[in-house]
Amino acid sequence: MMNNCEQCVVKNKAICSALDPDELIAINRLSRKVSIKAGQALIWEGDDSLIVANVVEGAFKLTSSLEDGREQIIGLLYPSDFVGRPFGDRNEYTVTALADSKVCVFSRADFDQFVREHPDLEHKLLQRTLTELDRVRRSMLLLGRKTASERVASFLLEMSERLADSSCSVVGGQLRLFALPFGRQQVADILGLTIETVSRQMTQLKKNDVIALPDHRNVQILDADRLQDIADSGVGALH
Amino acid sequence: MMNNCEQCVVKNKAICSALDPDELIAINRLSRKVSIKAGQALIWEGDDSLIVANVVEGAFKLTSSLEDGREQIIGLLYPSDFVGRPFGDRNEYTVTALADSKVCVFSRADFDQFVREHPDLEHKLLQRTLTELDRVRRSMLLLGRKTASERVASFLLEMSERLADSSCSVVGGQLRLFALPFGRQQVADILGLTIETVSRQMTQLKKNDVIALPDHRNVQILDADRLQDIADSGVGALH
DNA sequence: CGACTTGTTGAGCATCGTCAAAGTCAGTGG
DNA sequence: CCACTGACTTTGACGATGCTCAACAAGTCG
Repeated sequence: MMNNCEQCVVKNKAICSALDPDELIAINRLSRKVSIKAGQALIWEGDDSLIVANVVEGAFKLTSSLEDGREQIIGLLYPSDFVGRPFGDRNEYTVTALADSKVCVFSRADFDQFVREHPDLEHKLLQRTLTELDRVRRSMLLLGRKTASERVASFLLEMSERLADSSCSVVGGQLRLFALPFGRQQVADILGLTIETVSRQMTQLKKNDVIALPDHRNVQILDADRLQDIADSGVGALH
Repeated sequence: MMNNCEQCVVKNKAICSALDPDELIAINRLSRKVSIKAGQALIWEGDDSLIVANVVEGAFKLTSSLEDGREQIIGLLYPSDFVGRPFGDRNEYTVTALADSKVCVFSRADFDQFVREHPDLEHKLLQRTLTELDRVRRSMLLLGRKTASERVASFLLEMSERLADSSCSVVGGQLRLFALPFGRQQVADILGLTIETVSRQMTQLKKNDVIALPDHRNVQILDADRLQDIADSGVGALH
């Protein structure tokens, strides 16, 4: 199925924004729009890298697993994000849809060649990769050195910031009330904890009036400063 | 001090290998060779990104810390590796020399501009960044989900592979006997453990004849298969 | 030979994971 | 409208893993 970049909802945010109209027509010919159902995998850990894509709609998780089923979420992808491993022959992790999603798929060979011919596109890709590397490295500190309460507090702050970008009712770049786009199990897989530990930390934060939990999915930040203190070094300890 | 790329020991491995002689002369004008003593920092977490560099000699660690002193090693840099944050205004982590080192430094502004004018160089930089992203993501699984013995076993295998690249006496891409380039504290900071736990896991592996420890710095792998099993899922449990 | 740095070992304890049970909620069909 | 179902979450009891603190061993350098 042929794609139409002109009408694409992510044309201004995805790496394609580096291209002019002529180039868009050219890359258009290389792309296919594909729908993925929630829970379905787009790429499997260990497979050859045959495709890359842009996320158009929905959300994906990047995961890596151990043989006995332990799973770590290694990254999250939202509309306009880039998926896959260009310029390499192996996918190092699994990509799974968290919701019904649409992606704009390219064969990796086609894409690699097209990128090499369009330096502005390659530059966008480099910028994204550098930013992602910074983000991933920050989470290494969280996974390697933070306690459970520090992890949960950090996570809530990061979510409130990330969701603020795509919203309006913000206070200082943070949302005070927001809906988590994940269940507890996925939060646990992001933070390297168990579902029970995540749950206990959330109720702990609630008991201390740092947050409120209107229901399982929604979070309201009551004391952002305190939450920040807890995220950084666990000061302002809980009872 | 002016540099001379022609004589540079890493000219074939660093990103500069993308450049032809004319271009080398041009980038040469932008660079300074700087010596760094062991323990000295080249870049501080949180500082503005004013410089980038190539490692010419020695080794560096990338770290991120919490206020109370907990530290996580987020990456390691060896000769020919690239240091710093191009196309961004903030350094997200500290870079410290592990040994007396030499780097080839550029002002970030100069470097950014030069890269944009030389797509082959930008391509090399992208490839490096993508490879580093894969490596960092693999370590997220280790930090988030692996037990202490799995972490130590994974680490020993990775070191034996990495050191095999720069050596000769290899068996199937792995070194059987090698010298760790770090002390126990740094191993702990890489693995997100304490020094005591690392020490205990090493003696445990020794008692089970999986490895031998001629002295504190040297490691000999006696049973690579068993070590691999332990690294992956802790099967072949120890006593 | 001390003083110092680095690594090892041990005892006790806190944190977080495991296992099990009960509670909440949305959806379905009578 | 309500009872039933199944998925998800919370809570509790318990235990293991890994951390803290402390002592000791082994080098290393003056």
